[in-house]
Amino acid sequence: MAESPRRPRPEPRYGTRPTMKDVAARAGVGLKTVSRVVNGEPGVTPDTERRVQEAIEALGFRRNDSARVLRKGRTASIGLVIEDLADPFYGPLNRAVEEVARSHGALLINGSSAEDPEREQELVLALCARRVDGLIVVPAGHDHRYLEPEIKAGVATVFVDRPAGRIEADTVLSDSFGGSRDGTAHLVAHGHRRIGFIGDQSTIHTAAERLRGYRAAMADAGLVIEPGWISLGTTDPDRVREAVVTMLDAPDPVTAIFAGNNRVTVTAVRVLAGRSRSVALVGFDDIELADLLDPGVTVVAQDAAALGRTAAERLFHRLDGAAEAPSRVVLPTRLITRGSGELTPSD
Amino acid sequence: MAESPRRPRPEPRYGTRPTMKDVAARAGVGLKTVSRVVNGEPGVTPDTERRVQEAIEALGFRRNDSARVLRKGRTASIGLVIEDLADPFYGPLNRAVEEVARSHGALLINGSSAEDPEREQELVLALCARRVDGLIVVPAGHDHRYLEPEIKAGVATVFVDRPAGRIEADTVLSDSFGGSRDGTAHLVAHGHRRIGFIGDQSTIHTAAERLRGYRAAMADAGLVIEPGWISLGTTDPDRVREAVVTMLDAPDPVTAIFAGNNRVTVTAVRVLAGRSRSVALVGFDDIELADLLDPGVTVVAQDAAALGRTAAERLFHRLDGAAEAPSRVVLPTRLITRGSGELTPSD
DNA sequence: TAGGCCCTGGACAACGTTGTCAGGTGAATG
DNA sequence: CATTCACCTGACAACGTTGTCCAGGGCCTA
Repeated sequence: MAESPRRPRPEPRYGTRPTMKDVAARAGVGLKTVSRVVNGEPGVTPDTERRVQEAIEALGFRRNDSARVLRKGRTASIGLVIEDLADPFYGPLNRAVEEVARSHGALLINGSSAEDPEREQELVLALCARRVDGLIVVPAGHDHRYLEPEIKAGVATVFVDRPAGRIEADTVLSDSFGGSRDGTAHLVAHGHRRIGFIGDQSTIHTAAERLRGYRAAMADAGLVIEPGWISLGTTDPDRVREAVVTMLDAPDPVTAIFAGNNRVTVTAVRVLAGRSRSVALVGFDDIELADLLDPGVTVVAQDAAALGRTAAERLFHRLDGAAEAPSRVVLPTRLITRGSGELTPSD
Repeated sequence: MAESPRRPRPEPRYGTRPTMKDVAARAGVGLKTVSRVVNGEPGVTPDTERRVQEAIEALGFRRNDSARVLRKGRTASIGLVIEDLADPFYGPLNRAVEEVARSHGALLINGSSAEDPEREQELVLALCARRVDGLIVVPAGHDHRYLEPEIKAGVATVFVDRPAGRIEADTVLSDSFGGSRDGTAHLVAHGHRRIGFIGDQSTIHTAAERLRGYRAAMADAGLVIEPGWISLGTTDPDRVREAVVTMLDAPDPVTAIFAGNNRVTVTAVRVLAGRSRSVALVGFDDIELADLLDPGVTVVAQDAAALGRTAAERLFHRLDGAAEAPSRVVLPTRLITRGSGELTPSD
């Protein structure tokens, strides 16, 4: 074990980990033999293996995967960038991605973009610098050309929940347009003619699609959307509350509201609960306990776990070498009727 | 730029990334100069810097952090192991940890233990092999001696939500005992004498603590707990449903139920909603929309985000070199009264 | 004009691992 | 007894980066 003369390595210091070299020295074998034992490669006598195992045990050795990654090129990790880790909608998606990753022996690195395109890019590029094998992104921005060199370099990328901007890539979406159209049509079917739409910021693809679905359903029913019936903006409770109140206090108020996502629905339910006049409501995204409210909240449910699972499977399919053209999968939504959408107009 | 004669590097192949060497060659400068530019180190003429930047741009170079990590020793990443990424309780915790990590320039790698000690260990050790700088763990197991070599080697570790087993380590908890005692006392204060407790598996520390709190409150009130009033087990809805039904259909049924966590509360609410006789309920953990149910669900709320934030701050404090003895922080809980705990016994 | 200093740039080793390849030992065979 | 062969084992280079150290050139001063 000749050491560099300039920097002799004395006792293993606190905070310094033993390496294969240390294990090899202690076991009295070569470096490569340790590597073989650690990786379960064949060609090691049981006796040698035992000696190595003992040395590993005694030193508390654990392979340094950073070095391994450097050597092998693959990191066995994937990155997931979503909007907000704390949003209950993304929990199941996150978990589903993790399960698929786990079944492929990969770890999951994740972060929140907080709906900020710059933060999204920063995060994505940091993940690329870590050389994640693949990326699953819920995009916040609308221009993903910054990813082109990465994708060309071999970073598999799948967009989920919303499509990529100005770039071709695998995408997995829910049918926002169809779901929203069906949800709105449901209100129409129950006699509503004056229906409001409260959604997320119009720059967000799903928000725009849901608005489009609402418009389509209204048009199908031959209804003209009056000014003041559409409100888009952040899902901040104050903003949404004001939007609801404004619609209901108008001289000629709406009799039903379509809520563009789970955050909006929650606030809308809260505002409506404080009002005497009953207003019909259908929300996009299912929410917990929706069935126990009075009336139960009718929703257009999407399957967040299926979104995550499908995206992750697509990703690993790519990592296994699939070289087909980018695909776009659209998962269906499901209307769950619970009462709030079945109220008939009272005026 | 003498290349190894055996492996000449032709055109950069698809799937192969340019390195600093490539950038240096293209810019006509030395390797270290590229490194200096990439890391914003001083000592580079503006003109040289410009040439290097152009080469970086042209080649689509991105620093390989794996190599950097290997050289520097620190990975600027931390690991978070929780029970279930999809559980709404852990969403805010996860997000809070992420925010703190982000403010320290670190990435977050995370995974679910699924309440399986073996899976927890597997995950934790995989993170150690990645050489995460630190770990935040919601433990599933009760023996963490396997972490000793890692901690000795310098992996900062903080346990959150539940304490570590057979090992000294920083810990951040909610006051499960106190919260549960207060919640139960609240039911007693409203006239209840026959109070059931439905909780998670008794091997889980928080579950045991909450049970202890319930027992303490009952004892304080001079009440004897009768057989059948305590039910512990998984939070599987079927299991919980049966537990509730059994308690309520007993010859001498309970008049109030204390639910040990959010999963239990949700199921309990659902069962109670289908019954005519009113039963009081207090749940541990706040749940969304609890205020809108009829009656509103009284809960003992813990601050999941504060748990995560406190743990992460503790972790980075350690990483900054703090060498104090392991600390234990217990965060208070808060009783939020909404009606369901204020029902008085009907019999 | 000579001496010395500062500033820029580059050669080189090292981080810990794995792939390649060659050497060495023992048993089986002619 | 010599030879072949299979099987272990280890030396060495390479992965891409950063820290150390030295060389050379320009500029200021005496």
